Amino acid sequence: MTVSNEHISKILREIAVYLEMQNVPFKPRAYEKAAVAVADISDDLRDLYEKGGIKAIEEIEGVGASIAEKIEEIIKTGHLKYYEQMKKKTPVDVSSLMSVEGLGPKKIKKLYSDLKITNVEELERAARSRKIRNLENFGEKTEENILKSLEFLRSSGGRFILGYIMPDIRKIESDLNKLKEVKKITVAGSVRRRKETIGDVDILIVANGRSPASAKASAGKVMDFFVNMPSVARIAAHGNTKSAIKLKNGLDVDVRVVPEESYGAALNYFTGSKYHNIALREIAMKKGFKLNEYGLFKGKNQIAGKTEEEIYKKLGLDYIEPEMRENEGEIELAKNNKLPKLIGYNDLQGDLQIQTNWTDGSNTIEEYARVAIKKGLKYIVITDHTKRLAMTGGLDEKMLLKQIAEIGKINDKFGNKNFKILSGSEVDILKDGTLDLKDEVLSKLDVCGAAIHSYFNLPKKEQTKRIIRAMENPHVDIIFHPTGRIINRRPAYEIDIDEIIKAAKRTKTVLEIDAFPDRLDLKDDYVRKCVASGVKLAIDSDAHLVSHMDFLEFGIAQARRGWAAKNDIINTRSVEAMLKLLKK
DNA sequence: GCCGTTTTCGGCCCGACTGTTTTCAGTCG
Repeated sequence: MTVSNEHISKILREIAVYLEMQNVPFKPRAYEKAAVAVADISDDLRDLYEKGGIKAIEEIEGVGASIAEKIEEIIKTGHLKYYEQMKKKTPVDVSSLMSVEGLGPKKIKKLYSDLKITNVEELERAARSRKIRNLENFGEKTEENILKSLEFLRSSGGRFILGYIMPDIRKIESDLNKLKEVKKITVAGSVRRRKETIGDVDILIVANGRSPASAKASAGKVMDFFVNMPSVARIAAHGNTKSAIKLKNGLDVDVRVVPEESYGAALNYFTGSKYHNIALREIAMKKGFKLNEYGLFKGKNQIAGKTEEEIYKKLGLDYIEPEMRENEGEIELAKNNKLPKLIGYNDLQGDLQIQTNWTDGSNTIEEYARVAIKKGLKYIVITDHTKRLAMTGGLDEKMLLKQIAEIGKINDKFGNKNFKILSGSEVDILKDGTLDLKDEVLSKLDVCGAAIHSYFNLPKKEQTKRIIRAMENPHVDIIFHPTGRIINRRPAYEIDIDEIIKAAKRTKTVLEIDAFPDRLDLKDDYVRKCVASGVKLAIDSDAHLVSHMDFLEFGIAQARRGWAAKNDIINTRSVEAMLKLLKK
């Protein structure tokens, strides 16, 4: 059986819930924190343990001697006695019950002790036969909410891919922004941090009004509009400062109306992450301040809160971009004026991966070029699939040469000095790491990308060697979607990312951040590793339709969450400067 | 159980809302 970081994290999280059930103080937070830390690190705990023993485990922030020992036990034996005893005493499916909205440790405990409910199926049966409403502190409404929440869990599976749901979010934001009662509005939460997937949306609003009373009336009107939008399926809360709804597509959206003098504090608070916030509050406390969503306070006096900038400043920190707020070292950097200057959302000059109707894309080379020009890009690279991908109509040597000639003609036809179409390829990496097109043809390309589309299940060593061999080919400039994962559908293939990065550095191969919303490959912590080792990256749309070029935004977000600066990304440069960075 | 510019003991983020109550526990973020 495999012991993954996720598996260990899940056990720690369940222990936290069990301890909470028993009303144990403080320990639940410690386990919860450790669970998050374990899930966040990119190195495999088994490798970490193999190399550095229990000491290496203990070095993880939030993991001390006691939890490290427990992790050791899990790695060595696949079991944890401490956890199994808890499980024996209260044999409930903690993780799935906790995912039911409205249920927490205390209610789960009550459901088990009074009704012997151990899983969601039994929960549903009990709710349907109206047994839950009679429990102390439960009621009719709670029972109804449990059934609704169960239904949602069945239909959606939980999290939404940001790039796909973003248009819906922006629509709500703009509809609200049109109200005359709305003075300021920002979408906060994980959307503002540009996480890959989001669980819900937090919208923050300042209401118009000269007096507190008229502002309150405005707030009421905003809330009334919000809960009555046609896309609303269910109203979960409807107050004057906070309302919450579920949309018909299953997305939860919260709106909070805050006073203007607290806007920055609220924005900071509701942007999170939770652990970034806790760290900020601890800094505030140490300075003798108090930080909450209304401001930074010294005694009863608000000393900051209207803007986020002034809060960070008063805490002795440089301003931290939302995409970095995960409490993964950014606060330390902010303290020492060492934050990186992240790549900006308008910094890309080109798009280096585009599939056209020569293979599995839907638009012509010329159509892509026109849209790219409209978007303000200076160049695109046409990278159709190659012959081994027969299902896409992959190009063979002859066709690729033909396409190169065609691109030349279109460039001539355009005669645009400020825009260039470059020839490229998404050449297929075969099982042994060789490529499916001959070198003499690849040498004629402006930009050569290579990617894996087969044998996803090779052993880690072999898969790593395969990619490294492809990088060693003198014509391969970029590895496209280097880990192959598809969010919510397929895990990454097993590779040794540190070895890949080392080889990329040695061979001067660029690694891609594929911006397609369910790929975002490389993921953020791998981006960070590349940045730290000086490996260059490219942000590409992987477009199969002209509209897919809009996804570049999410690739930039991914780069920012990986702490990448403009300089780390090759296609922030002019076409000449970009080409100069490639191998030839 | 973790952690340290209040350090090896004694602290640990904080407020809104719901649904149950009739003053508050539990959940959420």
